[in-house]
Amino acid sequence: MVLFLDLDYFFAQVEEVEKPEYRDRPLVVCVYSGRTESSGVVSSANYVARRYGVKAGMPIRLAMGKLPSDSVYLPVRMEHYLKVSRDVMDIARKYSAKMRVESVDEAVLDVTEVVDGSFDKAREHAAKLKTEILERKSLKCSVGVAPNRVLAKMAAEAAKPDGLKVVNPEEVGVFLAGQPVEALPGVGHKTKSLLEDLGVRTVADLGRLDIDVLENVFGPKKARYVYLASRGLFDEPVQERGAAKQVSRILTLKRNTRSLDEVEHALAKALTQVLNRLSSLRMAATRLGIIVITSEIKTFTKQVEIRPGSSYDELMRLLRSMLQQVLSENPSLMLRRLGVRMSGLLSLTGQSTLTAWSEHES
DNA sequence: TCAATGCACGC
DNA sequence: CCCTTTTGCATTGA
Repeated sequence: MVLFLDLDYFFAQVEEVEKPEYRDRPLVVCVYSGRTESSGVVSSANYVARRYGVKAGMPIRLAMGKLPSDSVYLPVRMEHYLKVSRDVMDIARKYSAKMRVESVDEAVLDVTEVVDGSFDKAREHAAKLKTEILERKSLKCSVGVAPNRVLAKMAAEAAKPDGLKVVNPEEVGVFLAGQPVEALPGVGHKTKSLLEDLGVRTVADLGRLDIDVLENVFGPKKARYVYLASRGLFDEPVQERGAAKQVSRILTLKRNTRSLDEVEHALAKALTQVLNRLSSLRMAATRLGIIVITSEIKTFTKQVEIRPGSSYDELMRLLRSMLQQVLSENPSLMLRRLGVRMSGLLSLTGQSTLTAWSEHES
């Protein structure tokens, strides 16, 4: 049995809690790209802003067009939200030792043993968790309880905002049947559209499809997933998140360009940030990659094998070379955003010196 | 086995 | 379309 915890409109709610005077006004937390005064996207919006049709992922300028003039626009304070998130996760951890932090605002807990397999006890357990988060951090959240992770996430979604929904085994069929396919975790825009081509709009429609049909369209893994999930049967144990496998940073350029000189600074900045992150994780990388996003929002990537511990100058040299390649292979592309990724990460364990360290794959 | 791409997902 | 950012997983093609 799984309990899924989802903090409501998290970033915007954190801002509301700290600035109560904003609480009844439309509030949006924005990722400013720095291109122009108001370019960027909405990261999180409170429910007042949502009533005007504003939601996460929307360009800030579009949101500004929809919202009244007394609305509040705040820049993301990621480090701060991470701190608040850690506090909440520490509370949640007391409700089951089997827990996985899914993201900054989500966690999954296997509560089977804690509640003795009883869905009634699980409801009380979840209610206590909600109360404790509200009392200690003044934050509202939504919680779903169900026989597996997929159903629990959907239950939490259905409970929003500030809700608690238990879907016990007898209710699974009814709970799933009426939902649109995109309510299934893992079904986004593309998958929804492909399913529509198959005449599938609801989870119930999906539940009538043969797995062979799904395999032809989606490949074996995803086919198996949607096949089982649509029947409420996709189940996997709740496992703690492992060590990071990659670290990346992407920056938006002031203006589109093809000039290496003009983007050198951005590349250096992204690399420095990635290296700092790696260092704080006490990890090293065996691959270095560049991420190019064009004026047409198309993405190109390149990567090369590196010696872990390569110098900054060496890494910059490789990045320039990869960028040069992308540009020459695509003579007409204009750079809009530029990023650096390091992967094939190794945990640096023990006391390392410049010349000798011990490491193992993570 | 690796490089590149695509999809999803969070806010 | 006015368009951020980060990570993980899967697929595909060499």
